[in-house]
Amino acid sequence: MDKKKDLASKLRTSGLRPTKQRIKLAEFLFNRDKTFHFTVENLNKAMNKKNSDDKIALATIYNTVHAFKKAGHLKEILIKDGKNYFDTNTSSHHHFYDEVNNELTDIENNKIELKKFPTPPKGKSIKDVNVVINIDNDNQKH
Amino acid sequence: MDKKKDLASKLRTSGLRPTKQRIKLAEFLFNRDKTFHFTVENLNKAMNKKNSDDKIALATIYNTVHAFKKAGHLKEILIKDGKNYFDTNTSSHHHFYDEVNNELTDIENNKIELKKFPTPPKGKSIKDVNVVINIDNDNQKH
DNA sequence: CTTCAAGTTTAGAATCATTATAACAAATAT
DNA sequence: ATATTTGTTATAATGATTCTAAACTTGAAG
Repeated sequence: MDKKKDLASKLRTSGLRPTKQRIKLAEFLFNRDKTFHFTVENLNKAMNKKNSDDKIALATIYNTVHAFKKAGHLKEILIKDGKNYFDTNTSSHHHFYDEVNNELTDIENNKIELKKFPTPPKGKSIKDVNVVINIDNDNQKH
Repeated sequence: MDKKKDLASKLRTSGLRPTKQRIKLAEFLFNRDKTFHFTVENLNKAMNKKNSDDKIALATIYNTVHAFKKAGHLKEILIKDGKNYFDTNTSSHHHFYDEVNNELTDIENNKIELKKFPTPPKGKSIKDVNVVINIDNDNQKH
């Protein structure tokens, strides 16, 4: 199977030993068509379903997610409610956040353009711009 | 002192009984020139310094901050690192986030304008747009 | 192939932030 | 005033994340 080899070298190039756990997680996260949003809790549930053998320890999931993030394979997204989402789409982009269903959707970078732009404080430069558009069901009272 | 009376009625109009604790917190938070950004931890430290009498229980600080938020006197801001900031500026506005010093700065709403705008998914409408500009020291390597 | 050092995984303990509990106190309405 | 409601408090409980130290893998070197 080539996919596994590819993942192994992807890991190796990032300075991560391709262990069973990392490969399993990488397969789950990166062998997809669409980008994928998840929380550690989600991921843990998905990987450790009832009767699956070779469960992965929660600590390992945390470690691995952080390692993947550090290596640039995942992006961290901070939304309301202190929920920590990760996104397999690491390119610069923005998000809809559906507060009703707690769901994130990507917005491609070119769908949003800033017309005006503030100057950053002295000695500082812009690293990254993050837009979150909070959405609600229609006919919702606020 | 008029200020205290004002605060008391501000609280009352929000459906909040003006208790000692709420008034003390409101004084600290709202009797300021500039807008103020804080975390619950910050606020707790500030209110419960070493030898001050009448300390306020941590639970009360949480309760009060949430009550103030519900009443529209505080805005919650979610930034990197799972840090929960609150902002005494409740008008719609955006933020610089200085990752080096963990500091938030307001950006007035009119300093940022979106040129392009994605259409929200069917059945959904935009509630709120949130821009966070992450800043870094100049000459930082990424 | 074995061996070994360095890097990983693991279960469980520890920590941190936040929320729940339930007894007590203060604030309003009658 | 007194009763009823609401708020405060210390402490316990929860939930998410990180730490720890022991056991296990991996890749490199003989």
